[in-house]
Amino acid sequence: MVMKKKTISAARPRRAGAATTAIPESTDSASMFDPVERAPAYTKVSSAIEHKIMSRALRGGDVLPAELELAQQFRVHRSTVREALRQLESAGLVTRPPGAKRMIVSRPEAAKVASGMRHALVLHEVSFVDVWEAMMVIEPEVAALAAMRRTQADLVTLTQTSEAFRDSPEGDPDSVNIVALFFEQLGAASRNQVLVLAKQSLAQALAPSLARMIDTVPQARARITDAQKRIINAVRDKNAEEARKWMSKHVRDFKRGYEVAGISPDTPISV
Amino acid sequence: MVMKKKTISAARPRRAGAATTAIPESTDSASMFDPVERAPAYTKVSSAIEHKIMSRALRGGDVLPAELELAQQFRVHRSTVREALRQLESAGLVTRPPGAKRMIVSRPEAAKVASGMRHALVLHEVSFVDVWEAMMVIEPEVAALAAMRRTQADLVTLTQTSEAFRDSPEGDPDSVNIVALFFEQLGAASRNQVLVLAKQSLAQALAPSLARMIDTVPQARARITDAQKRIINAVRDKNAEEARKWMSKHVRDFKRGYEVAGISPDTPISV
DNA sequence: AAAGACGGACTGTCGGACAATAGGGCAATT
DNA sequence: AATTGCCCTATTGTCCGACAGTCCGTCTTT
Repeated sequence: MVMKKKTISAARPRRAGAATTAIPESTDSASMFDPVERAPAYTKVSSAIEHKIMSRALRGGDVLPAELELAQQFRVHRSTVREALRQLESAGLVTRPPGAKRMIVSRPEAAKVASGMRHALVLHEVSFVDVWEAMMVIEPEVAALAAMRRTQADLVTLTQTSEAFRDSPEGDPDSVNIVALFFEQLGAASRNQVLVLAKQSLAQALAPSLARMIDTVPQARARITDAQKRIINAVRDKNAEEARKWMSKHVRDFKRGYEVAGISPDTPISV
Repeated sequence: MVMKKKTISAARPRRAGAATTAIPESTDSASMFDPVERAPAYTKVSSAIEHKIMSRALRGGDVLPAELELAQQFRVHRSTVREALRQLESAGLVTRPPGAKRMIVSRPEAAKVASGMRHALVLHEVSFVDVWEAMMVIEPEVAALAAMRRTQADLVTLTQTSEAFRDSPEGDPDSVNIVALFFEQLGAASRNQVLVLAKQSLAQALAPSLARMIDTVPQARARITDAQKRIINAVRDKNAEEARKWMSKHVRDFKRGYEVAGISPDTPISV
């Protein structure tokens, strides 16, 4: 009754490895052989599926075959498929709509990507100035683009958001989110997905410390409201140069705020 | 002999769900209840570990406990832990050094994050102009920063890379990588992690089509070599303004190249 | 001391099992 | 007709248990 495994597993393709004990990095002695390619099955499965998705053979919205069927197709155990699916899931390539059974193919949303970037920034102990510097590079240009391409609808949502911020109560922990939303909407108005993605990461990374800053510096709220208003006006007038200028001031103001709040520019951004 | 599971599983904490049949998205009728929190165990496990990592309770380089031990601590089965680990693995938060047993905590590397972003860009069918536009925003500023902060060592590597490109044979499929490397090194010289991360994504996304462009447009190689040389000179002289200007020209040239190669600016970037 | 042999600790993968749920269909009820 | 109850199947979430492959440190052997 115990032999079931022995025989089968001997015939089954196991690992490809032949393991050079300890894998010395040295390639100094004439390298005759390439390092043997060794990847766990779950990785192979996940990259096979990933490929299908990236090459658009599987398109967003398609439902993935059931785990068992995948397992049969790949000739691996269901657990192995599941591990592969978990990878794809955390990469945002597949998703399960809440309360649904099957996985569907999905495109990684901006928020997803941004959170990956935020992880990286936090763990690399990137300092506040670095993020700020990146904002100084990106935001003014985004504002300029937004000024050129905005629609009437953009203008409306921007205005609403700005007013929501102005009217948000003093210690409201949601204020930061509104500020972030303003930036996000401005990004949307720029009609450039790429910049939106990049911006969002920065906003996410900055949010926690920004919250502290706003709560610490009394005049912060007023200054932000004012800057937003001027930016909106520039965007309304399709005045790119003006939008760029005010956004530049606005971002520069953030740094001033940090200084006033006594937060060192070298503070690593945190969770 | 079959009851072993029944009893145990009844005592074990199962899903928390109570499933509102079909989950209507409507929140229009006065929402009295919050949606019941329903997350699979593997998710809870992975976010528990993720938290420990993000809060730096587990720091980069630490070895994670063995799967079995984790399973015992979380009181779940090893398979469940494994699924959680796969998520963290593809997020780049944990890694297994080739040929090592235990997982170690790691910081997501730039390449990792960039590839996530590339997925997103490709799947959102972002067009070439969008990426190009983002480059137009970022690269010149990076060049300027690099000019201000470069060290002697940066200068050396940049020069080497540029020469490597100049000397790379006509149809060498590696040429693009060298171009990308030049950008990457310039990013490194800017001493800003954040921008490096953003740049790398763009470079990755652009690489495939750039390769085609270089191979199609005869004068491309010469123009790139020339631009690189001028940028290096500006960086050498710590002349930020000049570096910005030439990088701007350089990137603009890419677009011209695409036009000459007959690639439409609206082509979605691809794998 | 170098070269093996040995055993324990882990991972990769598998087979198998069972509970819970989604989704559909069908009948009973209102 | 709309609602509700009930059953059935496909599929996921989780677990148990097992074993081969591999890493690594220790103990022999030469």
